[in-house]
Amino acid sequence: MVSSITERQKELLENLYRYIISTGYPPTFEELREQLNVSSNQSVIDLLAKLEKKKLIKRNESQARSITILPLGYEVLGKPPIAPFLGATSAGVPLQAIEISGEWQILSSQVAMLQDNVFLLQISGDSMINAGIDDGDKVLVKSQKEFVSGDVVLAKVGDESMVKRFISEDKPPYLYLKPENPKYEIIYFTEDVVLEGKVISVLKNGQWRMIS
Amino acid sequence: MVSSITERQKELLENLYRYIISTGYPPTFEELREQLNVSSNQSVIDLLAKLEKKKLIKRNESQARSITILPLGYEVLGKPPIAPFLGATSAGVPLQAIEISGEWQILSSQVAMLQDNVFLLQISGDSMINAGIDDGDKVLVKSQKEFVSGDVVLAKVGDESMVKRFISEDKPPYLYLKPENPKYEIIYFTEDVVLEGKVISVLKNGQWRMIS
DNA sequence: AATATACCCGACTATTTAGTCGGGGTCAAG
DNA sequence: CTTGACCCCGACTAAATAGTCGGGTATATT
Repeated sequence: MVSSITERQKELLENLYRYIISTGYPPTFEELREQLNVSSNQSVIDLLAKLEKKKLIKRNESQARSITILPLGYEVLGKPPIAPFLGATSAGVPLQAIEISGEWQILSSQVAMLQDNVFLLQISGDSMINAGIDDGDKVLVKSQKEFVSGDVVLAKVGDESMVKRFISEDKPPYLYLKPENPKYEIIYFTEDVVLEGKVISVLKNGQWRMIS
Repeated sequence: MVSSITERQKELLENLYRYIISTGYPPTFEELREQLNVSSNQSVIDLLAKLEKKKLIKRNESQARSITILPLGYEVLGKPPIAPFLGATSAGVPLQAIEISGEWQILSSQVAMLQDNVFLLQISGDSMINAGIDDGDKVLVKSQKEFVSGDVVLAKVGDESMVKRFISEDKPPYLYLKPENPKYEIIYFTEDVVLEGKVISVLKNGQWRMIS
């Protein structure tokens, strides 16, 4: 049962979410005050108190920038609770303590949206082995519109999706996609080539590595 | 190329990471000072300055709790950059602006570790339909050891992994797993049953919903 | 011997940030 | 027409937090 929430309270919650997602840490009352376009920080405090009473957020008294969004808050927003969620686990007294054991069973899954613009997918093929991205690795892809030469990108060429290195030069052929494996060929830009996003990070053997 | 980092600097970085992951927001200098067991906050400032020079973290001057870990920092830690990463994108001037278009191509992927104890997997079967978890949905599972009655859990029964509701009562049969679909049967606890983790959230139609 | 680097100390100040007080206006429900 | 919920105002105080200053020690390098 999702608790009722007023328009204004939802506005505040959405502003809070946006701030955290875009900066990596929560805002001050003052910053929220500006975004809500009110002139007193007391107004913000009042609204926050209501969200807290409804268990959508949690504050730590007299600590700067310590507002966190609780699971219920993410539910109202319809957003994944991944980022700050781990910190915001609402306390629950365990009735029972049970040992867990064994290895994780690998189940099948498809590409998944993790945040607004971030996707997780699995690499198939060996066209990027020289960049340390191998068949079966998982990569984190961020959907974006601007790219720099050298970015590893997820590209759609016709109907096919692929991961290549994007190169932009000031002489012909100007723009092309370079596989990091000599056995594959360069793909030049035509109207069939669209860049979907940038590969941010690779998961291999349980370790994440950044893509420069 | 991972920049060289001293033991002490790595200690600081690890403390920073732990704090952010467990609270949802960055620590103050004072809190880091305590964790590093030094008596002057200047010591912390010095170390932070070095991490910042090496582009492992980023600070915002004169803002409380505004330290974020940069991609390079996550690489040194070997941790996924999911949570605070989106906020900590290091600036990069775009050489080229290219429109992206089209829908996301669905590629195949397997279960993936997102954080230390958080996994993403896809549900197969209809045993939880009454709990709003359907075949093909993706769920976020947190590996943990303590559960409360009513939790939706990922359980391993013999060789098989399944998602059920965990029930603990003070009268026989005490402990059992209850499918949220009357067409399946209750599973009583034996030594073959181990609980792997708790289902935190479900992804359905691009929207995340919390599991109570 | 001189220089640099990494790490640290303690007292202090400046600024940011949370919190308090005592109100007001509107709107819908009883 | 009173009550309560919701949202808001402005001036203020208290506390948390970042930042500054002027040092020190040890270790390795030139």
